Amino acid sequence: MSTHPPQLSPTELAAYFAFTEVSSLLRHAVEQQLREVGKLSYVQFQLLARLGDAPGGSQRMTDLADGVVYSRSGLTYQAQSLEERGLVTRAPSPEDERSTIVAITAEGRAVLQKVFPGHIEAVRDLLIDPLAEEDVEVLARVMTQVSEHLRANPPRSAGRRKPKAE
Amino acid sequence: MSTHPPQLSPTELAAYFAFTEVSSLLRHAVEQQLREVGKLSYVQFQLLARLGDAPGGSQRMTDLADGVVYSRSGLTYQAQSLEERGLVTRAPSPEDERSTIVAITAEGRAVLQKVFPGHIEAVRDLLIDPLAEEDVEVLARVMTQVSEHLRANPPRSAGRRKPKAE
DNA sequence: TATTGTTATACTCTATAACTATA
DNA sequence: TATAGTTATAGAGTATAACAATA
Repeated sequence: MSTHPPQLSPTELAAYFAFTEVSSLLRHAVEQQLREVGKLSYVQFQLLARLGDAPGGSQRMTDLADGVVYSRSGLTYQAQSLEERGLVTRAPSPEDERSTIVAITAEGRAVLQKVFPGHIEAVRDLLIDPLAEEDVEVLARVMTQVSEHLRANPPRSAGRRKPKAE
Repeated sequence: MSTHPPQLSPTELAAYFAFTEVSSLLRHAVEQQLREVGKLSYVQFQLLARLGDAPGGSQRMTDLADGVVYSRSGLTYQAQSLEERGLVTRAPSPEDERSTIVAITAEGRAVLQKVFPGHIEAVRDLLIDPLAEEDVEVLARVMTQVSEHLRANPPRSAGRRKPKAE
């Protein structure tokens, strides 16, 4: 089905290896910082940050899940955990009683604020500062291009509800 | 301690967001492929691949851990699991009886071979193909620069043995 | 005493399938 | 019947601390 060579060229390999190395170190450092400063997992941070940006500070579960979590029960688990800590609330949507609206609380926003500086510092230290200014622009352009391609051609079954098999 | 602005510029933010989005989708896709085709977690794949490249197909536990796993017990866990499946062997080093030498077996290499084509295809589809040829080169250059910086300034305590506190 | 690795344990996270309730 | 979400459950992975053995 593929018309491509089955191997990666040295340059392609270099791009892949360096990319994964950086992403895994960055991810680990960020997770550590979030855990230490805000007792948040990376997923929880993403959910909170998303709610913080959302109009009204709230979103439906399904919309919230998008791209952050790959199973519905996984989202329920995290949302419950955040709710128990008082960082979000959950309530049935008035418009569609099947839906649950998740909303960030004042404490939730406080935790976000507490966590942001160190988060930004980690990203800066590990990803931004090593690069010349032009290269940050280049990185932004290149990564955006890839991410747009991924949005346009979503990899098979990333978070979709199970297609009815059999 | 930091002389940097506490915020990220729009370009820097764009670079960070796109980078994490791509890395998380790529990681997820790759993990799925490895699991389906070879019943390997990403960490297990990395360990096997490393052994496959190592001279003699073997390495000491400590050297093997480097950058792949962030705790010693985590490596023991994975090595045990690979050993139970017959993909690696473990034996004490003749040179230093404290050390354990991990070696990839023929079955281990077979699993690697089985998994490679789909792995490469995923990387190609999701990371390489969306980019023009020059941009792959650019990505390789930029990511290599970051990764070299990270090697030179290792983030506090990534995998090192706990510094004696107290 | 320092280093290498394992074990015991506890915890977090994830995914699948079955289930409830609403549209 | 399809959709939104939860629950039950089980499994995989991770980290910390205590431990044994070797240098």
